[in-house]
Formats: sequence, C-alpha cells, structure tokens
Amino acid sequence: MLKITKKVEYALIALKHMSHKEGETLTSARELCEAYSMPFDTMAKVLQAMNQAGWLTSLKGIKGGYTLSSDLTQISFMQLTRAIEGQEAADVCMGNKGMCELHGTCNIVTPVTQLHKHVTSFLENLNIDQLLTSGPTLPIQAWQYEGKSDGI
Amino acid sequence: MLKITKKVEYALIALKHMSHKEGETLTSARELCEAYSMPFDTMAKVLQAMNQAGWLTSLKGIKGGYTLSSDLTQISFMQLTRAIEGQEAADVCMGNKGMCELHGTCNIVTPVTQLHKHVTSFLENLNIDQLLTSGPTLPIQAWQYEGKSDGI
DNA sequence: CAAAATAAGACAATTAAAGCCCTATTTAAT
DNA sequence: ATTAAATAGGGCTTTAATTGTCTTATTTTG
Repeated sequence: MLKITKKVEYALIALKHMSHKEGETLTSARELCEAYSMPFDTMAKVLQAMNQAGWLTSLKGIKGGYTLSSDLTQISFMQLTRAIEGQEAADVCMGNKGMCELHGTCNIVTPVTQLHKHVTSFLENLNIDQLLTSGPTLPIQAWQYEGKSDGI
Repeated sequence: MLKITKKVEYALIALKHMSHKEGETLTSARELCEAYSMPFDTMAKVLQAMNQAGWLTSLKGIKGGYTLSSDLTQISFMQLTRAIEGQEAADVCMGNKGMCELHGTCNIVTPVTQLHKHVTSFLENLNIDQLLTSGPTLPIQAWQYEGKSDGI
C-alpha cells in the first residue's frame, strides 16, 4: 500500500548501519553493499543523494567514505523519500504523476487528494530515529475535510 | 506515497457515481466510461471485481447493468483495494512482493513492516463513505513497536 | 434474431523502477 | 610518479508491474 522503493530501503539500511558506528568511523558504499548484498552502483547513488541533502559528510579518495552528520530525529520519512526519489515522485499517488488526465470529469479528485495529504503529513512527522528504533509515536490524525464534493 | 492504482480510482469513481443514483436505476460500464472518459474494458473488469466481492448486483443482457447493493460505510478502503488488486498487491510495500530477497541481511525489515502495517490498519478502518463524503474521521493510531531491532 | 449488456481469458503496450556501464576526480600508500 | 580504492555523476538497458486492448462466450430484451 505504501510505496517504499528499493532506493529508500537502501537508504534506511545505510542510515541504520551508520548510526550504529562509533563517531569517526567512515562507511563506504562497498562496505554497505557487501554487508547487505545490495547492488553497488545503486547504493552509491543513494549515498550521494543523502550527501547532497546534507545528512552525510563524504570523504573522497582511497580510505574515503561517508559519516553521518545529522541527528536521525531531524530527518523525516518524507524528507528522506523526497531527497531520494524527488519531490514529484514522493508527493503523488502512484500512476498519477502530476495531474491525472481525467481531471475535469473525475468525481473523486478531492477525496483522494485529501487522503493522500493526510497520510503524507503523518510521514512528514515521522522521523527516521522513531522509525528505526522506537517506532512512530505520533498518531495519524483524524481528517474531516468537509467535502465540497466534486462533480456528480 | 500512497499507491492508489487507476483501477482503484475507477472503482471509487464508479461507487460514487452509483451512490448518487436513485434506488433501482442500473448503471452500465458504458455509461460510466463515457461519463468519465475511462477505457471500457478496464472499467468493466473493475465492476466485475466489485460484483464478485458482493458489493454490486449485476444484471446481464441488454438493459443490464449494475446496482449498488452495499452500504458504502461497510466497505473499507483496504477491502476495496484487495478486491481489485488482490491480497498480495494490497498488503505489501511496492517492490517487495512477498518477501524481499535481502531478508537475512536486511537490518530494517521489522520497522518497515511495522510502518506498513500501521498505515494499512488505518486504511482498514477507513470506509468508502467516509472517504467520499465526510473524509476519514479516525486518526492513524500512534505506534509503539518496542523494537526488537533486527540485526546491526 | 439482433443488439447490447455482463463475464472472462489472453495478450500487447506503456511506464516506472532498478540495475549496470563508463568515465572523471580525489587521495592515501607504495 | 604510479597505483589502488574511494566518491561523483551521466546515460543506457533490463525488468517488472500496470494498464489497456482484443477476442469470445453468454445472457436477455425487443
């Protein structure tokens, strides 16, 4: 139901792995992909994305690698997927990149959009530390969108 | 973020359309696909699935069609997607049909599974009437999974 | 008997995700 | 200096899931 891509999965695996390391130790893409049998190139791209998001510090050259430079409580699940899949992919229901073609005729845009926003805002408030250690502690809020029913 | 397929979208459109009709009126696949510019065959399949789920009554032959035979408050969003996409597709994070290959090595199975179950259970309690008219009134519950962190 | 509907299987097209290849650049060690 | 191993990143291929199409059978009203 929830669209969690492999890349986001790899990101979570990497973050968890790195968060269990002592302060200064570097983690390389190779170390990760060997430890968890993931494809090297894909893992590398994911680490680059997290580096660009500012959550990691990278060191080039032999003996290089990444260190976690952020507190996992400061990264939300939505921020993570946006950093890795891009805004559009993260903010939209599957199959409906941007606006759906039906639009004018569709009688359910509003409710579906609302539902999507509802779940999304829950994930916006769910931080990676919660997710990986204690589990989410925030409820998904009740919604009450007082439709304005569209069409029919 | 939420994986809502076209077929589920079409189902919602159809249910909303039918719920706004007076008691006995039949609705045909053609009527629907013309009204909302959807592909006929796909719409037909969706109606068949809902019929098999027992939510519609079908009448064959010319002058045939479907009537809504259930109360929309009695159908949950998860039931709907299960009826249309199948149990497996509905109950699993994208890309991870059944069990993910990493499994043994993966250090995040538990949290991700829990998150998925959490959102899923919210959708299990969200009924189609709520969704289409008043919006969901139940909160997504807090979760507290007390990890049992897997691996690393 | 014809027309229009449901019923359903099989297949084709489309699209998004995932993986792979290649090249450039950086840096430590020999 | 050269080499080895790391990050950085562009582009392309493969794969898999979804979506849509085609076809045939059956039902039923006029």
